[in-house]
Amino acid sequence: MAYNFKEIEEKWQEKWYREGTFNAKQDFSNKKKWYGLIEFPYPSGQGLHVGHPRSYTALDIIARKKRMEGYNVLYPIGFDAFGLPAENYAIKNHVHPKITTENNINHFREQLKALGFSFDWSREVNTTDPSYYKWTQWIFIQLYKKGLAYKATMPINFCTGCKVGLANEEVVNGVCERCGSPVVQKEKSQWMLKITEYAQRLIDDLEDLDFLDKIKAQQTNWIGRSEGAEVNFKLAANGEELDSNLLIYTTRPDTIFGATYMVVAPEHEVIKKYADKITNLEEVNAYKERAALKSDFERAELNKEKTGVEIKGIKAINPLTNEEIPVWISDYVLITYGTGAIMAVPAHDDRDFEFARKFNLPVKPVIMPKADTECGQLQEELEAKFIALFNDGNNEENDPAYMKEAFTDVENGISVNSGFLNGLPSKEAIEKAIQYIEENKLGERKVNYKLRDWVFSRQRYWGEPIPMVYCEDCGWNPIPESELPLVLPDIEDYEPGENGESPLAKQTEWIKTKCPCCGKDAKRETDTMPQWAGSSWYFLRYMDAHNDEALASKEALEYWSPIDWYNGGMEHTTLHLLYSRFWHKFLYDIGVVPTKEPYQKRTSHGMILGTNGEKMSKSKGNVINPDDIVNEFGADTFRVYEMFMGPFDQTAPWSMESIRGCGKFLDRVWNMQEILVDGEEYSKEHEKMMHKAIKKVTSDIEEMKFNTSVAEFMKMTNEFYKDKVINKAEYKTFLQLLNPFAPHMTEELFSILGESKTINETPWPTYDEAKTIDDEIEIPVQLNGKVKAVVLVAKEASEEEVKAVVAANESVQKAIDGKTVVKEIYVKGRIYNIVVK
RNA sequence: GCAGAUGUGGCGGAACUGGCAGACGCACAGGACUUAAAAUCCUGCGGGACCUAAAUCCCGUGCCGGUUCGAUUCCGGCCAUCUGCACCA
Repeated sequence: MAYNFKEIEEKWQEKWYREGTFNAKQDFSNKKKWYGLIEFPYPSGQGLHVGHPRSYTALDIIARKKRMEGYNVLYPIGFDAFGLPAENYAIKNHVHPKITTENNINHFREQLKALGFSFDWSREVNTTDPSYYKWTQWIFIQLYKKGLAYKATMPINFCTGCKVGLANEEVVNGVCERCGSPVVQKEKSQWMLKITEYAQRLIDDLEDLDFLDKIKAQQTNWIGRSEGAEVNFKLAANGEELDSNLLIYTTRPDTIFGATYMVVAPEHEVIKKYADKITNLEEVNAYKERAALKSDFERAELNKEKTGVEIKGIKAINPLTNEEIPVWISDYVLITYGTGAIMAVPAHDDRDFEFARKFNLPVKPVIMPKADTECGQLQEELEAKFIALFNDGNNEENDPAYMKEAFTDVENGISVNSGFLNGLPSKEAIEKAIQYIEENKLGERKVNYKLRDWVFSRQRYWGEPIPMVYCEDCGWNPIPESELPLVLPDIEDYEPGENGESPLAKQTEWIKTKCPCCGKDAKRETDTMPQWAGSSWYFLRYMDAHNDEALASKEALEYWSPIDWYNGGMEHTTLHLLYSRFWHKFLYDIGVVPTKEPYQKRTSHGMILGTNGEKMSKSKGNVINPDDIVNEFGADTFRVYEMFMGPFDQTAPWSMESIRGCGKFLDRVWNMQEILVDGEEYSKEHEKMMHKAIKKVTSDIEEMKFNTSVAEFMKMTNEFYKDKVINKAEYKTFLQLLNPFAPHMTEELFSILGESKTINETPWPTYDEAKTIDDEIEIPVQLNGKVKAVVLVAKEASEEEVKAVVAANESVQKAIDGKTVVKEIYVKGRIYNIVVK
């Protein structure tokens, strides 16, 4: 018989949320605290996605278990409600984003409650609430005061049709998603945050954190530390030295003798500066314009054919060889990385090599591979041959010295044709080259990061206003903190302003203000903050959600920091996770928070795909609505299924058949009442199974192996049915273990059993290690690695005893009959392998 | 392109630290119950060889090769798929 999930689930949810059963204790008691965090949702119009509950259920299970283990648990929820979709909806339908957002949040809240999550709803936050974003703005002002927020001219995507700035997402194949007009890069003055100042600490401090290795690796790679040197190349025109140098960055200063040309990014200042010296300025400028149409992403695509133009009239001088070499402009060099200029060493860099071949530039090898001594090659011999072959830097394909590809191996290279570097292995040559460069004042050692500063301005309405004022006399200044929050004005026209301005630029009354310094007329900043802003510190607000004196009290911050466990999507690893770590470190530096890192542990969940194995999307028509699932199967089945569907950290396709199976399992759990007998202790025949199960489920939950926990529950259920009996003690333990997964039904059954306490008030079951160990174990017997028999031995049996049992085994005797036993291997308690000939 | 993952039956997946490959579930097939269906319960279920059954044997964890008594697991080289790439969140 199927149980009435609808009635039961509503009953318990009503009780939990009315009584605040799962609200964290306020008293900062001596109880151990545990703070679990999930990424708060963006309340989209489509409602909850089935992907949300995967993460929420996982941490809900852990939170419920932690409560039973005696922790004071904080498991909060809120809404990250600023963002583009609400604004686009407003433009289309003329509904204020505030209204859409409120409606969507109400819908989300109901959906989340219907799933029975043990969230502390008393601490709900909403990033669009002025009492919340007051502190987002406050943090921005502190960043500004410490010189970490600055204005810079950065390119934005600009639609030539709509005349507005676009998000990267709104640019599809180089054209505007809405009108199809070409999108170009347009320069605009924007607020930037100096995350690069924290690059090294963001790498170093990862070490002590319990993040998944792949998350650490992704963050480290994103920050992209590289060591090398900045080197000045002198410039000359018509044989005369120019007054300024071309500064380049290289990670391979040991290859400097092989630099045969230079490349500058299209935006590089040298073009403007020496425009009068450039003899093909028109051609160069035309190239610049073409490059402006491409995004960095398109430019960096290596499979695209390289393009470029030589800047004629200007030459660079290699500081080590004093040779004059040409200067090119090409978009494979990015203005945003390093110095925006490189020395090209085609013989030892794949990109330079490709470029040199295309434009027929000389390739001059200065590194040769280490001799393969195992093959008896002599280094001197190889070197002599190599120098003879490559000395001329020849470029003819029929020349025996013609290189087919760049040699880039830094581990196995030796410098040649490189003056004082000759004979040194690459690593040593790099060091020596840097030394030489520094001693001769040609440049300096330099560490570079791929990480770029954070573009913090958005030309949008639905975001936190940036609390800055511009005065003709005093420049930019923050508004006084006493005036926070700077409330986003109510407007009716959400269309972007002229030339990609924010919609706020049209609010002439709101813009007008007084300069906080001199009191003269001044103008407000009209750009707003990115959505990342509100989500960069929300976890702090949960600790003390209603404080209007500070973002949270010192006491609360001390008690709850750091977050013990943060689960979220892999897609947030490089942006949100890095941004929030950066803000947290800043807040630590100014004494606001007590820990230098916000999250002690970070895990990630896999995505849920549609039944066809593709990403769920409206256009593909494969979206599963959680409401339908809850209505048809109930929240408990939904939760159990999402935990059972596959390994938690991997993507998994949805299956309607499989969820039915989970519903069947819960029915069987419910119907175990029919085979229930009295019993204060586990029965003899089930004792071992109970202890083993407690052990397995306890460790599985900590390791997020929820799928095998559910399998364990199913196995137990099968066992009880097979024996046609379960006693009360066994049922109680079973329900306690299953409670975090299926909280409603297990609570109901617990009360049916006549328990006065609810499960969440009972302690987590414990096990006795001794009772989990089998007295007799099965040992597979292999013949040359293939199983031929299984023997049963006592768990403490010695090798001799096992050997005797194996030798006596009929199948084994048959298998080795007529063969010679070469060797016998016994791994205690695991395997017995006989090697025969 | 760069970065991070993944690859095991018809399907989702399991397998401790290198030790019985396929736990658990779904689907499917057969049976019981039923006037019937649904639900429920029981049994079988990687592929192949032998007429059938039992028994036995062979093959099998993306592909090729290596280390090992023994490899889904370790090493080298490929192939395929997925995710992110800085203004989607």
